[in-house]
This record gives sequence, C-alpha cells and structure tokens, in this order.
Amino acid sequence: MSISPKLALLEEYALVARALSAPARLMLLEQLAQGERGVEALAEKTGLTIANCSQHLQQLRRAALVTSRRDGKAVIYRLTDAKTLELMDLLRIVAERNLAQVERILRGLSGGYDAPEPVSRAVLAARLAEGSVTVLDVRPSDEYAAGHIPGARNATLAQLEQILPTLAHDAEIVAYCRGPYCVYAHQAVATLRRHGLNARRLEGGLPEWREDGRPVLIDVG
Amino acid sequence: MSISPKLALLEEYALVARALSAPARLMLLEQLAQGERGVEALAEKTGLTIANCSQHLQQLRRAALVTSRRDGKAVIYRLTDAKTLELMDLLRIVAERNLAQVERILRGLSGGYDAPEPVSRAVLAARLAEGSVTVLDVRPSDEYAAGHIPGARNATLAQLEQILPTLAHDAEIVAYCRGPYCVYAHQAVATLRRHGLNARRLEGGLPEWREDGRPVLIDVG
DNA sequence: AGATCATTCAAGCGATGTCTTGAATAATAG
DNA sequence: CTATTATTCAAGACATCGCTTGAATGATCT
Repeated sequence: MSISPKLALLEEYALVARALSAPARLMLLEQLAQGERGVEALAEKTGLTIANCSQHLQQLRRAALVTSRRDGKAVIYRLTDAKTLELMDLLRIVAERNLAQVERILRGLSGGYDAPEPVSRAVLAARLAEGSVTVLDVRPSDEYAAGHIPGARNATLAQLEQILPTLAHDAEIVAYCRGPYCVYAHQAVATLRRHGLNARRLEGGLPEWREDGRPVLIDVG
Repeated sequence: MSISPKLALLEEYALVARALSAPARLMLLEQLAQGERGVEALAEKTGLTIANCSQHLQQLRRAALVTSRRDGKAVIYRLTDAKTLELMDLLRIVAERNLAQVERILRGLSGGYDAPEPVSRAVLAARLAEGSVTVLDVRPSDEYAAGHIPGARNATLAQLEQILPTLAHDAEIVAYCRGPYCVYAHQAVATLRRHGLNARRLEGGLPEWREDGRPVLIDVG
C-alpha cells in the first residue's frame, strides 16, 4: 500500500487536481459538459489526435472525473456527476478572482470594450417568458442541434457579421456558448457591441442552464 | 503574449489546478488553514526543507491560493481567502466520492472498524451548550494553544492511551483535528472505539469551525 | 471465421516539475 | 558598518508528463 497513510490520502487528492492541470483535459471536460461523447468526436472537437485524446480521457477516468461505457464498438465518455462540473466552476472562479492575468486576457477578448455584467440565468428565463429578448447561441451548429435554449437562434462567430442586419436594434441580445470555459460568447458580445447593438453575455453556458433544470430543446434528426 | 486567447485562459485555470497537484503543497495549505505561518514554521510542520518549502509556497502564490506579507525579517503566508478552503474541500469531496482507493485508505486508518458518521458542527455546538459531550482536540499542543474549540481537551495520539482512564465512559466523545485533510481524528476515533468508548469524529476541523463563525479559544502566552 | 472499425497500449522524445545543495538578498541587531 | 537571521534564487540530478508513432485489442458485420 504505502509508507504513510496520510501521504497516500494526499496523493489521491493530488491525483484529482493533477487531472485538471492540463489545458487539453479542461477542453475535454468542457466538451463533456455539453453531453456524453465518443473518443473520436472529442478528438475532432478539441483538435487532439485520437491516441492522445484517449490517454487524456483515461487520466480523467483514473481521477473519477469522467466515466465511460461501451456502445457497440465505440466507448462513450461522460462526466461522472454534477460534482465534476462544480469543481470546474470553482477552479475557474478562484482563478478569475485572483489572477490579474485572467482579466487581461478576457479584456483582450472583448476588444478593449468594458464588457457589461453577464445576465443571470433566472433573469434570462423571465425575459424569455415575456419575449423581450433575443437569445443567440454561438456554438457550432451540431452542438446547437444536440440541445439549446428554446427560442435561441444559432450563429457561429464567423456567421455573426452576416446576420447582423437581421438582428433587432431595439431589443437586448443575450449570447451564450458552452459555458464559463468557453470564450465564444465573450467574443460575440464584443463584436455585437462594436456594431452598436445592446448585447450581453449569459452567466455560464448551456451545461449550467441544464443543471438548473431549465428547458432544453433538442432537434430531432 | 500567446497563440490563442482560449488556450491562454485554460492555461491559467490549469495553473491553479497544478498548484493543488502536489501532496507537499496540500500539506502546506492544510497548515495555513490553521492560521498564518512563517516559512520556517511551515517547513518544520511539514518536514520539508526550508528551500523546498519556500519554492512550493511561491507556486501557491503564483496561483493566488496564498498571499504573503513581511513581518520584520520573516515572511508570513496565509490563505488568500475562504475560496481557497472551499476549493480544497471540493477537491477532497470529489476524490472521496469517487475513488475506491480513498475508502480503502480510510478504512485502514480506522483499524478495520466501520467508522460511524461524523458529527456535524451544528450538532456539536448544541451538545456543547448543554454539556452532554466531551470534545477532544488531537492536534499538537502548539496548534491547540493557538486556538481551539472552547471546552475541548488536548491530547495527541501518543498521549491518548495514557488519558484513556480519565475519559467518561458514558458520555459521547467527539474528536477533531486540523480538518478534512488531517487523519489524526480518524485514528483517534479508531483507538477510542477499540477501547470500548463511544467516540465519533467532528465533520471538518478547526478551520471549518472557525469559518462557520463559531467561537475559538486562544491561550494567551 | 475473417475483415473492419474504434479504441487502447507501448515505446520514445522533449519539456516540465520536484528536490537538493550552495550562494544571494533583505531586514534587523549590535 | 558588520554580523545575523529568514527567505529566496540558481543550478543540477532525477522522475514524470504530454505528444507522436505504430502495433495490439475488442466488438461488430459479412
């Protein structure tokens, strides 16, 4: 077993932290927060090679942050439970609260604009009910199809400039993406505000929205 | 600055996780959860060399988990804020929820006994008020002196066997130590139960007790 | 059973992290 | 100013991690 039980315990805790200590694995967790995925899909989304992706996933599994099941010849991974999401969120909160570096990066993303406060999920739900807001889903279209906020319109960053004329200039626009780790919504809001639109970001992303128990619309293939 | 802002952000989050990924640094954080400390005191408590300890502390500072101030020729470190404690706790919860390995280690500590559920801090506070419980602080005496639960009696694991006869066999005994990362209380409960006493562990340790805003008694030198 | 596809394993390379040792810096005491 | 004490810096040895490449495993389909 080990020399000292105390050290052995700390080693186990450290193992979980170490699993979160590589950007590639954080990307994988962000993808898995959208829903369960196979290895190949994850590799494509994150830009990792298949073998490398598989190895990272196994490290995440060793730390019990994700679990896997077989489906035919594919192996499907998913977050073990909501605690994994909580841990990711707290990690982000601590990093953002304390590191000036993070603020500088986010400010750079906003193109120098002072980004407005994000809209809370509860507020967006209320505004949606009264139809006084335009919701924009800035994730890739396949992720939009796999589940989105009812009433949300889909447009990637690349498509954003094209659909600008079709967006209402009087109503407020709320953009969201994969979640707090994702920067699409930050960039979308920056672009929209540069064009004079009244845009804000949703707090969190689709995984957090779903975790709240709010409705998600799935396109049937 | 960087290739991609997205990667740069993830790198920052990973930095915080990496700071938590070494057992030595978890030990340091556990010590700092007791209160602020100088480098030498931390080195002695953790068994690290001074230089090594200093390097670990600087990594924790880079991740903004701890902050430091000068006091004369000494540099005093402390946890940045309660979020650091939260992050440590969540890390532990995820590790314990999911890793069978952790259970095995804890079971080993309990000497094979099935350890009873820990006592919550609220329950202990109520029992203390009515005097129906004996509280045992199993940390080293210097840490006891620096602050303990009012009414608690101090005894290290080594002293435990000696004071056994002086412990009431009818009342319940609640043992606590540095916190969830610390195994003293687990071991103390195992020892006491082996001798037929009705002992349980306090949920969390002194840092969590203090964080709840509950009273802490400090011995004046 | 043989062929095929998705995933995992295994080995190797460069980069990074940990710990040790010894010197350098910063603040106080004499 | 010099000596002292507490901490940090710097360099080296050694292990681990992350990524790549190519082969091995496991499950399905013909």
